[in-house]
Amino acid sequence: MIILDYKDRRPIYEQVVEKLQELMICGILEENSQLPSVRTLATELSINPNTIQRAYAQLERDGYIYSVKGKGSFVADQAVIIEKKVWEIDNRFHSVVKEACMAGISCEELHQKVDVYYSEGGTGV
Amino acid sequence: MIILDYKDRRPIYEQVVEKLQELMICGILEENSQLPSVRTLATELSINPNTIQRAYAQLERDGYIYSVKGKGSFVADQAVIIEKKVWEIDNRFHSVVKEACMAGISCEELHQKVDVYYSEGGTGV
Amino acid sequence: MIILDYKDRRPIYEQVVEKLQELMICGILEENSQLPSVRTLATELSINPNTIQRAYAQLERDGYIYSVKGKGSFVADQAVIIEKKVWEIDNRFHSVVKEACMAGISCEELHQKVDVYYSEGGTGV
Amino acid sequence: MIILDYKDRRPIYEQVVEKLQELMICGILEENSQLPSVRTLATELSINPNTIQRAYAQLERDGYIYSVKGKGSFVADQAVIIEKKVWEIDNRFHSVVKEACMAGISCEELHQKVDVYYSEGGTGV
DNA sequence: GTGGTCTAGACCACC
DNA sequence: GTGGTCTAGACCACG
Repeated sequence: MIILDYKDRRPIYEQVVEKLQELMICGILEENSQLPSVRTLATELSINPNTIQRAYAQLERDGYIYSVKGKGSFVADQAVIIEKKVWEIDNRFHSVVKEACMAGISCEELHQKVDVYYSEGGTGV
Repeated sequence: MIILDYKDRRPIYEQVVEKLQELMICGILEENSQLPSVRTLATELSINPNTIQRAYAQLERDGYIYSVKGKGSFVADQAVIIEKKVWEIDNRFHSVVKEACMAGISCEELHQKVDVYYSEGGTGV
Repeated sequence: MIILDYKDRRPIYEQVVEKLQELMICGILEENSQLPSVRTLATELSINPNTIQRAYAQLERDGYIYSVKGKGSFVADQAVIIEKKVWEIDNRFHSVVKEACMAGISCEELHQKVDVYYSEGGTGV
Repeated sequence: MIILDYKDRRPIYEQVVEKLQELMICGILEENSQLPSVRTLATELSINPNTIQRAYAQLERDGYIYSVKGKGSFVADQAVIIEKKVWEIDNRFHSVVKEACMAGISCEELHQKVDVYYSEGGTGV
């Protein structure tokens, strides 16, 4: 389900974090369901378990998952997940709109872009 | 004019690049005007000249400035600068709208955000 | 495999870039194969790691290689490499033919030169 | 007659050298005719006389002009000039054809390019 | 004086 | 171990 891009400049653990977040937001990973173990996912992606460990740690730190010692890692409540993601998106949206304003892009143009890009939906990459 | 954030995880030279781009887009640094010399800006920010040199190199590579050995570095034509920035903003806008869509944020909500954030203009950080 | 010419006025890092490009085009460095590490190549050529780092950075910027922190640097897809090189050669070819025309060299002469120089192939310098 | 491009990365004196070479090859500057004095050309182009001095020195070193103390600088015999230019072009042609061969460009393709680019003649930049 | 390159040595993030 | 960033100090080419 997760495909790593070694040509991507970003660190592997960050790619893993992002992919898992997407799966949680889309609902493919349901709330309170168990995530694959660190070692399982590591061998599945043929990468170092340390890398997965780090990804899980960051996800837990950010509230996307919770770990139970001796049992495993589980997806947090979707409400929490969505809330976090929305907050992060809102920040980026704020930032990019502000910069667009400074760069002289008109407000109407942005509204048009919203419609165009939104209609593309989640299609493609 | 430029304030560095050492807590920021991004490299110093990248922060310098970004700040200078902003100053050029806002028109504070006018086209074909001379930038501070590598050494001057380095001492002003209390960092190593090499770091500034790297920032200037990247800005030149990306077409924001042009450097002449023995003379100094100069701001490129603003048309070019704006064009590059608009392209970059459009990319980010596309990406964030797509993710907003996936996260279940409605199109109307985005339109509202555009109006709100746009009206804030270039004020503050 | 790489020999530096210190009498050459061009910077060291540029010579390294050019040599590596040649090795990639000739197929001696195969696509997706790992390049020598920054430190290894630096000690091998008895130059500073920073200089190699700079060469690698430029190669990555131009799409010839991709680097992964903690793993190493790798040769990009050969299709991409060839495409870039062909474009660069075409530019130089255009320029030199134009100048030859201005200098009074006849078109027939150029055709003869093409045959002669082409038949020499990739032999020696 | 000479227009300098400060956005060009090459040093000014090199641009001056190249422009003067062109004027001599095209015959606009006739053989044995006198070149403008260092100071005259410097003020005309509003640059430092040192820069012109350097350009003239290189042209003399390469045999394009000869200087007579107390009289000025003069254009060399056009036969000599053409010969030098042809030699330089031949070198570049050799180099680019060799690289084209290594990059897998076919001999026929090069012949086609010769015809196309040659027919463009000295038009445009 | 300017930008550009190189060296030497250090530290960080990542795997 | 890897690539990437930063510092300190030197030298060169250019104007």
